[in-house]
Amino acid sequence: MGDSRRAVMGRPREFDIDQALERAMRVFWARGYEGASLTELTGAMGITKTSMYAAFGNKEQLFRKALQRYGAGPAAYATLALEEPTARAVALAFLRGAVCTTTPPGGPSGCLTVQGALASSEESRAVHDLLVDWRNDAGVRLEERFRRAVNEGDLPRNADPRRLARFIMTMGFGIAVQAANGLGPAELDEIVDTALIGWPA
Amino acid sequence: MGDSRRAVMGRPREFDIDQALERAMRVFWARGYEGASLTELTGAMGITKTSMYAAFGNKEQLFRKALQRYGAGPAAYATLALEEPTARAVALAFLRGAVCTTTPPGGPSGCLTVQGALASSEESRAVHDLLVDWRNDAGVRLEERFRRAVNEGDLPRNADPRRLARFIMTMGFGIAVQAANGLGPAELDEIVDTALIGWPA
DNA sequence: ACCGTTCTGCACCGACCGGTACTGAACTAA
DNA sequence: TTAGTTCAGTACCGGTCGGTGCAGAACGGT
Repeated sequence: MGDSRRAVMGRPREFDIDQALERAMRVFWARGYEGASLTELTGAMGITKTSMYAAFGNKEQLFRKALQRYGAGPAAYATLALEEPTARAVALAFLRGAVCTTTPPGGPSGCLTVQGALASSEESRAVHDLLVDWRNDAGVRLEERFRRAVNEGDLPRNADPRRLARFIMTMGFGIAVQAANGLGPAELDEIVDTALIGWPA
Repeated sequence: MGDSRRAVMGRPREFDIDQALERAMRVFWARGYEGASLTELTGAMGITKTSMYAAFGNKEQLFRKALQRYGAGPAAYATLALEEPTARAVALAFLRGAVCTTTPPGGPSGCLTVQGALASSEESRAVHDLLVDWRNDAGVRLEERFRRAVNEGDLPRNADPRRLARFIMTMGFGIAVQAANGLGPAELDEIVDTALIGWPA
């Protein structure tokens, strides 16, 4: 599990599993979970359906792996931002990271966790719920960081960490939609600046 | 076209076309364009596929009609808000309206135009683009309203109407995602208040 | 009565969906 | 060499997708 070293026996895999997962992630990113067909996925991965099923299990598990990769890669800003010294710096780093990730020069616009399955048919409810949890978790971690900021005196005593976290998350989601709408990084950064004007001293 | 009076000849339609469209709209709202199958749509509408095709043309045209109805009904707040006397009142009415519409007591959470087709497969690009235009139009109208507010002295001379409009739209989109995430109207209203703290005097 | 028109319901279309059985090929261990 | 194991490619599965052909029912006009 997660061992990049190949098992010793049997015919060796002829494709790079990391690269295949990266490409699958980009297809899910652009198309969403249901919009990404196995044909398009395996086509982008450069492998056959059989190989995909042998390596990843099924479409849903492939998506889960792709989501993991997304969290560790393009969406790592959400975790890294928490390490900024002040609450304001955290908020700014979070939103600037969102802008950066949702407007990659050569990749799909928007956020995988938002486009993935905002609305979905009944069969893929599992994936829908997975993404709801993913997004809510990010909010909770932000809230905890802001609570720490209040305790440290970095935020005013009367500031509401949960409220602030939800506000920043809302802006992050909105940025993802605006990026999908075609706005570029410069315009989105302006929006971020506007949003933080009223940030508590 | 749009005549609610029935044509005089031929067998009369046995269902209420307005009610059928309303129900189709709710299915699209909950499932998105691609996630809503004809089976579920016609099931909710209480008619057969044949009747749907005779009355609306095809799935895409049904969606277009449903989107029209959405704009005139649940999303009318976006237009009504423009009539508020001050820019701040416009922004507040817009966001409160978004909260209200995305958290209806008996209906689907979120915003039809956001969940409809944020990400989509290639075949439904037309619908995707339609929704992008719809969302951008809303932003442009808001921008024009704020520009008027600057001219009227309601907003400071140095305020940037486009930037403010984009900020409000971003909040609106974010609210839609948060509603789909399970947040209720009370929590979303708090977020709106937080967002408007820094609103230019 | 009869015709033209419009709506309904059923059965059906080809295409594509996610997923798999099966045949070999490519490898290690003995 | 042989057996055991794992991967690749083809061809296929049942099911569902959006969409239709067709027969008949329900109407107005004549």
